[in-house]
Amino acid sequence: MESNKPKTKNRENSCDSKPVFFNLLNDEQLNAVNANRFVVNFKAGETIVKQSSALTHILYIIQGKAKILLEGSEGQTILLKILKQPDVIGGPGFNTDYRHYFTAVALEDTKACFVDVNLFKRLVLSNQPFAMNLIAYLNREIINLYDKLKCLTHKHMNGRLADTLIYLSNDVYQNPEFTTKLSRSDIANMSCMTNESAIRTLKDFKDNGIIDFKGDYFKILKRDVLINISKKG
Amino acid sequence: MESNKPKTKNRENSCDSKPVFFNLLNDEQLNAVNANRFVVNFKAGETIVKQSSALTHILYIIQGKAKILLEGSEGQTILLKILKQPDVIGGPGFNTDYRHYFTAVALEDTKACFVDVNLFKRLVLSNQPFAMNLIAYLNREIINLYDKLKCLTHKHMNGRLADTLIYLSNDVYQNPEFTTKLSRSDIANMSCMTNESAIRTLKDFKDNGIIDFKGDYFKILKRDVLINISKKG
DNA sequence: AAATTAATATGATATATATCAGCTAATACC
DNA sequence: GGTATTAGCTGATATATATCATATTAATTT
Repeated sequence: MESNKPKTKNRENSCDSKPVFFNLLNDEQLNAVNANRFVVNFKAGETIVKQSSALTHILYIIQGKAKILLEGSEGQTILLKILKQPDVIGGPGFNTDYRHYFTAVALEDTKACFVDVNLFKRLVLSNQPFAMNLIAYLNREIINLYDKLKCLTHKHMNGRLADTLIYLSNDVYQNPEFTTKLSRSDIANMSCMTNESAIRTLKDFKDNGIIDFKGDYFKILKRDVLINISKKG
Repeated sequence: MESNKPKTKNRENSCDSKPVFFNLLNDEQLNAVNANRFVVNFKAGETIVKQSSALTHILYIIQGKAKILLEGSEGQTILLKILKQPDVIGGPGFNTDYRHYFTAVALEDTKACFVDVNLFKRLVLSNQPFAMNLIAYLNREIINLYDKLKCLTHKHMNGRLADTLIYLSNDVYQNPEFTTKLSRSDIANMSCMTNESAIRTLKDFKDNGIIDFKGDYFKILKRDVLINISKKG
């Protein structure tokens, strides 16, 4: 596998959830992975894995970014998170019914490495630290979902959009200013509100000098105010 | 450990998430658990574990029921689920920061068996099926949380309350009629709405002949209608 | 049994947010 | 290069749900 430096994650109330599985393999196991793995290039907008389809491989992102979408039965979608190197696209189908429980779409041109899920399972069974690391990773996922549940049920639009902006700036782009391929409607889906509401709330933040944006360029001007809005709901 | 028959779970879009860890132990491991474990009796309303406190034991419910609550910073609570034998009260603090990420409160008089978390960790490390089972369990938890997220963000009050009633009848009491120690405000917290809204929506269902209730007694009259309300949102 | 408290219920009102409609700017296509 | 199409934006309106106030009933306590 490619290099795999764990990154620090500053998001409020959530601990670092980067998976470092592949760091824990011994030479033999690493060779098995390298013999088995293959790399696929996705263009921006292409679907990497589709919800409900069979989970046959665990993916490791080498380059680019992927949107993780929860699709509802009526066409609604929640944009759960954005993954990038060294994140793993696996999902809760592993070791259950081996189906994908989310759709992953390339946000930009993205390179991902496919590892057969049966090999991955063998690694879990044969390598205790690998298994323990996976358990820790799943638990951190659960913690993040608890936070997301609280956020969505207890916070109003301002708070939810503030959370999204903080997440993008802190975790995804790691910069107070960033140019993104996310559309307004992606930002709305991340914050669980309509398109129009997201646009209106963004404009409101801009009018109040909290952020600036033009097209796909965004800049966090008053991070502390944004954090405060997030806290107040 | 006590007997541990897996139960079938009929809930929409969610697979059986009963943990069957302790079935997978060999004699030696079972002896270690039995030598280490101790049983505590909780009266209805007593706190079993408190959010943010140290996770020192994994609990196995022998008798009774426990409400699992996510507490927000501003006093808001989400009632996530209700656990009963043979459910395990562990939580995502295991193998991460060893803190509790929810509060568990005895809904009725409840008996739980405490297993030291270090012993539990040793079991995970020394017993592959046990570890794989834990991973499957965590993934099912994640699947349930995905469903919960979709439910809360895409469904209106009718749909959310219908989900709660179906859950209580199918999973918790396994009977179309039941007497519960859950208050109206518990039901509201399960459905993520205010007290008043829960009461109003319950009355609405009653007026339409979908359910009947009086005090703490509930009866599902038209399960199919309820399921339809849940689907429509 | 009376008195206090808490839980449940109901109505009136406020508010957050979605929906609908129209409009502008940017991008894709012929 | 001009037209078509999509994404972004704005305003008016509708609706779901929370909030507040106030009964009513049930559960405790005295």
